[in-house]
Amino acid sequence: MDHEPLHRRIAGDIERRIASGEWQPGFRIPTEAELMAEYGCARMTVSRAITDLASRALVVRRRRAGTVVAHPPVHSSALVSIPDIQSEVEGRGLTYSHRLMGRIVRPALAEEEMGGRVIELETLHLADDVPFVFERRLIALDVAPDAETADFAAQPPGGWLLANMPWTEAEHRISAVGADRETAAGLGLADGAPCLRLERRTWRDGQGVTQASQIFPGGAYDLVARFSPTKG
Amino acid sequence: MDHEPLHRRIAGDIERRIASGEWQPGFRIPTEAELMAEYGCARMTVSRAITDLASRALVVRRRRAGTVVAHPPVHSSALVSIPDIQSEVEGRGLTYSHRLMGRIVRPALAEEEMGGRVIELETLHLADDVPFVFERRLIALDVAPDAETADFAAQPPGGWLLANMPWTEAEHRISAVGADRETAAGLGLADGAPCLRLERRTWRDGQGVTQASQIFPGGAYDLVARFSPTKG
DNA sequence: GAGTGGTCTAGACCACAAT
DNA sequence: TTGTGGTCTAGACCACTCC
Repeated sequence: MDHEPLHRRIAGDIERRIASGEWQPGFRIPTEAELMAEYGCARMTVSRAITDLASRALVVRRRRAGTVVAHPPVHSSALVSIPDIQSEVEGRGLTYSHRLMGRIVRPALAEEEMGGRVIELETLHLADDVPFVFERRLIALDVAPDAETADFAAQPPGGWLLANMPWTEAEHRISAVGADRETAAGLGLADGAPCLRLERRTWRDGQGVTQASQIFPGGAYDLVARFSPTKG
Repeated sequence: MDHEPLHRRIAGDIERRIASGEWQPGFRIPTEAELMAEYGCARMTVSRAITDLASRALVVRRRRAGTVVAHPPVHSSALVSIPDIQSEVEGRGLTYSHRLMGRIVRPALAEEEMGGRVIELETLHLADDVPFVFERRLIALDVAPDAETADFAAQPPGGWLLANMPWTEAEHRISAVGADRETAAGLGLADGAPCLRLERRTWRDGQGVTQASQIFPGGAYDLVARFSPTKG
């Protein structure tokens, strides 16, 4: 039953000793030559295992000095799953629908950094006809001129952009806000009810494509991050 | 000036064609044999380049079917910086302090999955003496018996755990809540004010070590995620 | 100078999946 | 069946950096 590649076994062995605390941060792990001898394999195989660990920042390699166990990150980071609303709703076995609540075309403000003209859209996303997310979105018409004639009542802006304007960079901000009047009305909440706000900006080759602010009722949604150093 | 390794150059060339849109999602990129010929190098060099792209989920490799450009992350994920409070405060040039507001030792509830006994701590974190975060935390005494005698008035529980109980797995949940009475009092907010709640659970070798619920005033904090597929 | 990792070669055999 | 990636070998030379 030994189908595990040798380089994974080597990486796993080292990882386990780090996770168990046997090899503390700063500890110098065996050299590649020593590991070759220990496992009876070629140097590339050892090197591949250590390259994998280094790419996950578990170890730091330095010529001449050898490879040492990395110090744990002060600001630890974690992989957070940022949901695509439609997939999320359908993944829960519910029916997705949406309503376009507002649409205007206007000059972009300088601080928006979206070029000359933008289209501003307000969309309500529903799960089984229950309001779920209220979204305000800007799309830069300089970058995505087709957005001006796209039918966002038929296809939600997020889906349209995914199909027509793949991004190369994105930034997400997550914060808590009280629902403003319009949002509260759309989502059927009391004014000021706690909501999770997910702001997303994307760029394509350095040019701003879109900015979206998505508001979830606080009780309705969780963002989950799971991080395991042993699994990358 | 050409000190760039060949495998990076190959990976970079492919990456650029993906980022530019020249190679769309689903496009089958040249086989390893074709890339060997194109770059006049050994197969391992090509393979290393593609392995790197695959590890960043830019492409998907399948035997026989070849390597294709990955579909954009529908459930895109992003590296979110999960703050260590003390570092965060000090990083802003402010003075960090904390107050232990509550401490009890009690049997764990079954649904807490924390073994037999836990210590429950309430800590207020301050920046320049202004309340910043209210934290409720459980620590499993089966796993971390020393926590029962540790002086959490001197060292905040997060720092103590970092030094004494490195974790191997962690899960974060982010949600929005209205401040309850105790939290509102601690943070100097109105009852029900929108707050960002960061819940963190960690495990060590499969055993629950700690659970923390950290409440930030909604206006005081943002979690920022920046993601660039071209930079990993 | 010498020890360490960084890269690369020119093969080889195997595993898997599409046909 | 066969084309593709997955892994591995046994070397080689180079680059960096600590001594």
